[in-house]
Amino acid sequence: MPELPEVETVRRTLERAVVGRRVVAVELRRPDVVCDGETMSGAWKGDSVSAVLRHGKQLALVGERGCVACVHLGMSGRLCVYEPPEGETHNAHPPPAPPKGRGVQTFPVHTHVVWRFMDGSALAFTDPRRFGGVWCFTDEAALQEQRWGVLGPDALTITPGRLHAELSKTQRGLKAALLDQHLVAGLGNIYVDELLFATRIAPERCAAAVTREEARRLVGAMRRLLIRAIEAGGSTLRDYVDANGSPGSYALRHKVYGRGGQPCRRCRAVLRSDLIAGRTTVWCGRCQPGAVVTER
DNA sequence: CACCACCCCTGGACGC
DNA sequence: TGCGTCCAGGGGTGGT
Repeated sequence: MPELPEVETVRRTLERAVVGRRVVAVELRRPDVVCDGETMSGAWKGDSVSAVLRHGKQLALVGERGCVACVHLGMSGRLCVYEPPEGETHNAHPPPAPPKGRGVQTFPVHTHVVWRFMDGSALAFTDPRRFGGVWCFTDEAALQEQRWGVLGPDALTITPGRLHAELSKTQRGLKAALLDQHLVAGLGNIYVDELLFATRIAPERCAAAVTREEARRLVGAMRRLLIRAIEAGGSTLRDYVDANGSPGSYALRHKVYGRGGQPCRRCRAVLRSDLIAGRTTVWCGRCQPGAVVTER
């Protein structure tokens, strides 16, 4: 479920927690979730984390020597920081069940990669469903060229002009277009539904028919929505927690996502729910008039 | 190019 | 209580 606000929340938590820490070892517990893992283990040994970047839903740990580990959380991925077992934990919300004993940290099941730091702390990538993964690059340019460069602009920085230009190129429905990371990076099923409700546009509206004015409204609403969600620490439905193990509270503010069949918070009409672009989609037929779809 | 079904995978919800 | 079934979904692929 991590979309842009959840990933940005993890990035901020991680930035405070691991920048400046020196890596002593990288454990690949499930090498198949890591692309070029052996290279990474070697490259990271002895290096310090200098930055934590984000583009869309993806994160990247950057080392002082330049090597990069790009992490995609997928559906159920987590990046959590674990303090040394004997040390005091200053986290208000310690990560889920980190049993402490005999000076050795243990990690949750489905932990696939562990970065161990010189001070005894560790960063663990845990992902039960394994829709996520880690990709390693020798430098930031390679990350951009091979992975982030093929994505659209980040949803927080895309301009109305660019969004309008991208949408005008495709005859697909607007929901499908906004979910496409090659067009704009960072939106997923939750925030697209919320965004379309906020802007009162039907999910099946033809993307190419979106006007400049509507694109401007979409970008404005997108920023407000994402920024508010980041301020709330993201939306936690089931799996998502930040790098300290804290859940987000934005799910409480969802206007349509997960509310199919319930009354619209704006006009009280029953919210519709149907499969659009292969995703469960919830919208208000009265506030977001448009193409008629068969009800489920 | 667009759209679809299908796959990856696990755990939570729900029915019996 | 316990087991089976369905569902969630980001992203990739391969077929229509």
